[in-house]
Amino acid sequence: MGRGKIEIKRIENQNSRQVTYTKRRNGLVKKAKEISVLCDAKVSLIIFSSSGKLEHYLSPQTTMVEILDQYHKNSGDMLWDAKLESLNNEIDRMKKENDNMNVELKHLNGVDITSLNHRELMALEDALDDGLVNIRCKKVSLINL
Amino acid sequence: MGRGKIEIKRIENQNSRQVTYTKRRNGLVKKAKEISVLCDAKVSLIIFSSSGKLEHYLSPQTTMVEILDQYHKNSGDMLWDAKLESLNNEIDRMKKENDNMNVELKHLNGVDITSLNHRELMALEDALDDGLVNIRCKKVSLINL
DNA sequence: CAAACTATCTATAAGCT
DNA sequence: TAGCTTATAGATAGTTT
Repeated sequence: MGRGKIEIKRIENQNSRQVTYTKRRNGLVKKAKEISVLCDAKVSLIIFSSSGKLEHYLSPQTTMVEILDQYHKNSGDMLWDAKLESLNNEIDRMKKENDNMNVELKHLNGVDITSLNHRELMALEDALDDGLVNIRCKKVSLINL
Repeated sequence: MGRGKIEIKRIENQNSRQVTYTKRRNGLVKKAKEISVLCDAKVSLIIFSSSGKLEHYLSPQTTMVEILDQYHKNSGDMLWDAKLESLNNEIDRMKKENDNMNVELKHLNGVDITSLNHRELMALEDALDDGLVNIRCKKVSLINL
């Protein structure tokens, strides 16, 4: 709609894409408002530009939670389950990371080192030595201030 | 757009409202597709007619969960129920714990200790010394086996 | 009644400032 | 670069079949 017809495919020119985005985003939100008023429809419209900026419209007569509830019921999509699963995965991942660091910390403090072999003990000793050297350097430089 | 201009207010005639709904809903979805393709935007559009029928469109390059995640981050709205909230809290808590351990590990290795004061350095030195003593005991006992 | 039609209104592509 | 302009494409209100 305009001075020329355009093909519906990604606009390569970054600037035109941005300009077109702004215009069409405004148009889309306007239309969403109109159908919501004219036809007494509940509309949720969420748009992220390619640069990640958010724009959204929600019919006044509803809430996001209600829309999602209805959407969930109607579509059969497992939105919440998927979300739960991804959160649980993240927690598991962090727990592992956490545990590993905990073990490392204990070892550095000389705790729970029964299971370590000679080679591992040597590595630990070196690490502690290095740490001590660094700390003592720092202490000396502080004292000399 | 049509044979006459119309005011943007609820269409009282049930039948015209339904007809207009169908036409405009199709138009809206088409526009959503177009901006998604033309401008590389992520769009989620959910529409419920006044009779409760669902229509929705989602950009191919994304998922509902991703859209909601981003929406949640950007809007600050509380979309999620208590369970999700508590999971998010747990993740935050673990992140902090993680960060703290990370800092501690670095300090024990003598890294990033610039900000520490004398007292803290002393404590660190003692910890390292203790660690070393433990390690060396262990080493000796291993050798004597 | 829904699907097609078409006159008219609206959105917007390209240009301009 | 962000607004304004304008010619034209597109959407659609009312009509017809």
